[in-house]
Amino acid sequence: MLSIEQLKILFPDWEQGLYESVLENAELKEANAGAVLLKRGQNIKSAMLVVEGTIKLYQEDEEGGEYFMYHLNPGEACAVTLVCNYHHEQSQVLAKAVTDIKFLAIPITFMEKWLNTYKSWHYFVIKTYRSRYEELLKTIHEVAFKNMDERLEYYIKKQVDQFGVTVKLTHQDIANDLNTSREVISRLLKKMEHNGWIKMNRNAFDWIKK
Amino acid sequence: MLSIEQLKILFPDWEQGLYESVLENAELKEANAGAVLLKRGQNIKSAMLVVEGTIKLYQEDEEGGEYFMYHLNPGEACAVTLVCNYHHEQSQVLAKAVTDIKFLAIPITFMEKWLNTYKSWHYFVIKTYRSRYEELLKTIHEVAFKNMDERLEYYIKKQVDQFGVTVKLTHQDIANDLNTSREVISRLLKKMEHNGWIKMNRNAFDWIKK
DNA sequence: AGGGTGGTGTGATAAATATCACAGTTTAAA
DNA sequence: TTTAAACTGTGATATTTATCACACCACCCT
Repeated sequence: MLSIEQLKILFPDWEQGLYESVLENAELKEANAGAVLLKRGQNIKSAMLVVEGTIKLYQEDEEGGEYFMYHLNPGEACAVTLVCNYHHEQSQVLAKAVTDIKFLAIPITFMEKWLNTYKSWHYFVIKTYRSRYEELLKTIHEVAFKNMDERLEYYIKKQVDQFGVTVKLTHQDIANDLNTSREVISRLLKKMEHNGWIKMNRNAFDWIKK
Repeated sequence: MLSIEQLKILFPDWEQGLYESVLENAELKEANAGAVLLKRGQNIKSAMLVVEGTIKLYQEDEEGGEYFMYHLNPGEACAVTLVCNYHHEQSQVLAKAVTDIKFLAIPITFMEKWLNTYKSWHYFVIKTYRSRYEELLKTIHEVAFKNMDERLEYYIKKQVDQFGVTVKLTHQDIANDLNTSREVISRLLKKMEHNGWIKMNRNAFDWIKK
């Protein structure tokens, strides 16, 4: 398990009692890069707080399509799993580990309790929803208004923000995340290379622009 | 101003003190159908709680495009205006009155105060974010995975849920809300009519399917 | 070294959507 | 009643994206 000191670094604004309650009731879990942590329609039995590594959140189609929405990093929580009412606890999203990860799994029975007990938990939940809400707005902005070339650029920038200028993804990976086909991505990347925005390698490329 | 009794009907789960604080500090405002209540980039100076009528929330493009996301009805609040931290209070959305409306405008200075004072306000904020978050997920699902014909059907169903089977919108209205062109909507509606899903009139049509 | 696999490049074509042009039709206003 | 404005229908065409087909190349495996 984690120490209180580690928790305090990850979640600096919590109350003392909340740290203790987390240590007491949460389970520290691990998963390997690539693992699916949550699927569309799956029942949510615990909240997920990221401790180590990065998670990618997707909107998932009935027919297997995926659309990447945002990353979750240490100190952040998966908004959908922070259910406050036990009724409709079906996941609307797909969550995948990008790297090897560690996360705290907190049984949802504590959600209601903590909302009543810890102000800092309340704030944490609100902050989480608010920031994820904003990410979703950005995603809608992209997908509702932009063509694939601009969406690809936006996607790469998010990737670069997370992992640096060397993007270690195949064209197929990117195509899956943007719900399009590899050929489209290949051609657009080629165009970016011609424009001097990227330098391509096998299985990866470097973002140069700006 | 409203009476406490009216407030209790609209927001049944609040604490007594919250009702009083709202009556004391909120301003009851009105707007006509079609009025723009909030624009992209606009500074948010007050939270909006719907009292009467219906508001439509849009994602707005820099170049004037719009994409309809969801309706707000009496008893509901605009999530984006429930800012808890005063820093980045720029609106990401466009809000329009669909009907004549009344709403409570609450200066954002009270947000922080009420979060500290009223548990029911805390719950209200979380509930608001949660339900809007889910609406956004549905919107992403439509726009990322569906073709225009399915998106149009989904759009009409939302309209029908709000205002009944007679849809009083021009093709241009719908095209604006779905960020496409009137011709596309006209042709798709024609197809729906052939399929017996709708019965078309001028400036309106009836939803028949199912 | 040879062969398989996965990643990439690219033409050809199809499908979905956007855009332009214009005609017809209903409604509202003069 | 005439006229203008708004709404609708529809062809033609352009653009964007999806799909199919296949060639090539780098790397790993034995």
